[in-house]
Amino acid sequence: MNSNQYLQAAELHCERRGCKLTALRKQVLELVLRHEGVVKAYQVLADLQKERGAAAPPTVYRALDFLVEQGLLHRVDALNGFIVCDHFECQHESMILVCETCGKVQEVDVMAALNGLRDVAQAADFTLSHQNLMLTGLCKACRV
Amino acid sequence: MNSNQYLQAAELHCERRGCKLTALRKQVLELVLRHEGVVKAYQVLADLQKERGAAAPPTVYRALDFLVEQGLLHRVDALNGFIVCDHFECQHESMILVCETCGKVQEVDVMAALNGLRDVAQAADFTLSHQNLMLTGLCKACRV
DNA sequence: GGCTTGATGTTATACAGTAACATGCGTTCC
DNA sequence: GGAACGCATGTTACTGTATAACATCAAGCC
Ligand SMILES: [Zn+2]
Ligand SMILES: [Zn+2]
Ligand SMILES: [Zn+2]
Ligand SMILES: [Zn+2]
Repeated sequence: MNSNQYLQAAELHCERRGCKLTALRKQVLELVLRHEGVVKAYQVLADLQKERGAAAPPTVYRALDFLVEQGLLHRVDALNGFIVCDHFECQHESMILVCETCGKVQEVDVMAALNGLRDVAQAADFTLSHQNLMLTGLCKACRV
Repeated sequence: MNSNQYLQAAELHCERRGCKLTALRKQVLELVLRHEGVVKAYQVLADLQKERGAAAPPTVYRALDFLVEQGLLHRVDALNGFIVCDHFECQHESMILVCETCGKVQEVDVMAALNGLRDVAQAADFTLSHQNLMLTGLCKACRV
């Protein structure tokens, strides 16, 4: 799926969810798509300013929040950043793997494997909600 | 284990690891212990200032970093905060459960249950390192 | 037109974290 | 004792992250 296809699918996705992928939101999403891996809000802000002159933090944060809400992006807490989700259509629980060495990020589906954790949480009287985990480790290239 | 016992055990723990729980570090740890659940760096800073007048962010951050390194605290990325670990003696991988409603935090051991995730990661050519997960959900009281 | 609603613009500020350099203070070595 | 070292702490200043609060705008409805 290339960038244009993605944007089109994203637009449809939002409509189906009863909200609009406005021009601004689309532009922000596009800026995020241009990067590999994790992108930071202020990076997006800088890019946006290059394209449309004035722009302040709230503009970017609002758009990013919207995109996360729609499932188009995931927030990566540990890095204060965001990554694109390329399977936003399906309900999914994923594990976001961040390489400690090179910083590369990948997302893998993990619905089933989470059941073990759910059981443990339940045993502690705690009901896990929907999760997108962020875990660190070493990618193939960096493992040696 | 009460606060004093904890501090004493922490001191011993540091010594065994070849470093010192200095007066300052101990004081910071004590301030964190006073709170229930997640504490933020600037909250600790404010508390510290009440007790010893002047104090700047680096003072607190250095102490917190040290305590995390020694395993006495865990950092909670999603909340920019810290929690006390009350079983710092043993090598452990834990799951930190944060209630979405009341904010209460608990830590449960989860070594075994992580194996499922390890397998999935490995299938994606990714080697998970030691984890302390932070997951959200609902605690018993808030579940209704 | 007048009204409502949601998106965006604008300003200012709060919160989080770190770089860089100065100071103090025990330990070691002579 | 005194020089030299290593580490913890103090201090200043700054960068980076995020939000509050209020103003404006545009589309849809009556
Ligand atoms: Zn996803
Ligand atoms: Zn790597
Ligand atoms: Zn722990
Ligand atoms: Zn709760």
